[in-house]
Amino acid sequence: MSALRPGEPGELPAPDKAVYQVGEVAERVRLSHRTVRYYDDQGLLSAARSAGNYRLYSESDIERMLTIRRMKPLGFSLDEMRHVLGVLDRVDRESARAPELELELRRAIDDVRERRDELAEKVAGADDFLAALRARLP
DNA sequence: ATTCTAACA
DNA sequence: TGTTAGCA
Repeated sequence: MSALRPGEPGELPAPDKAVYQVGEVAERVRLSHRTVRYYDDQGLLSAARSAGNYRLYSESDIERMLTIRRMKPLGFSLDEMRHVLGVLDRVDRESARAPELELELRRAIDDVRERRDELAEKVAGADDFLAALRARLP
């Protein structure tokens, strides 16, 4: 839509070229543009910049944003997200063969599972509450 | 038209 | 997180 999007007309899909502006990314990952910029400023992503200083995101940046979006409802702080993303980066590059890396990955898995269980507890509590409210219906 | 930074009735 | 202002 933007006439200013760099390289829009006819540039072949280089696998991981940064071509998406913040608005398009926000739409695709369903976060506000404000939130995308905020995560960017906090160093959770490494967006490129256009000549006009516009943020430019690649396909892998979008995947990263989606990972962040998954951690968000689990209550990860930005620091915790940064850490997990770092672990995933290393795993994706050198695999989890190194023992300390494997340990980090296992810790992340345990962390997410614990948060998942806490959410499940809340859902169970909500179900109980719903039942109590419905019991008051005439 | 879209994004940028900075700041807060 | 939203929103606004003043630019580029």
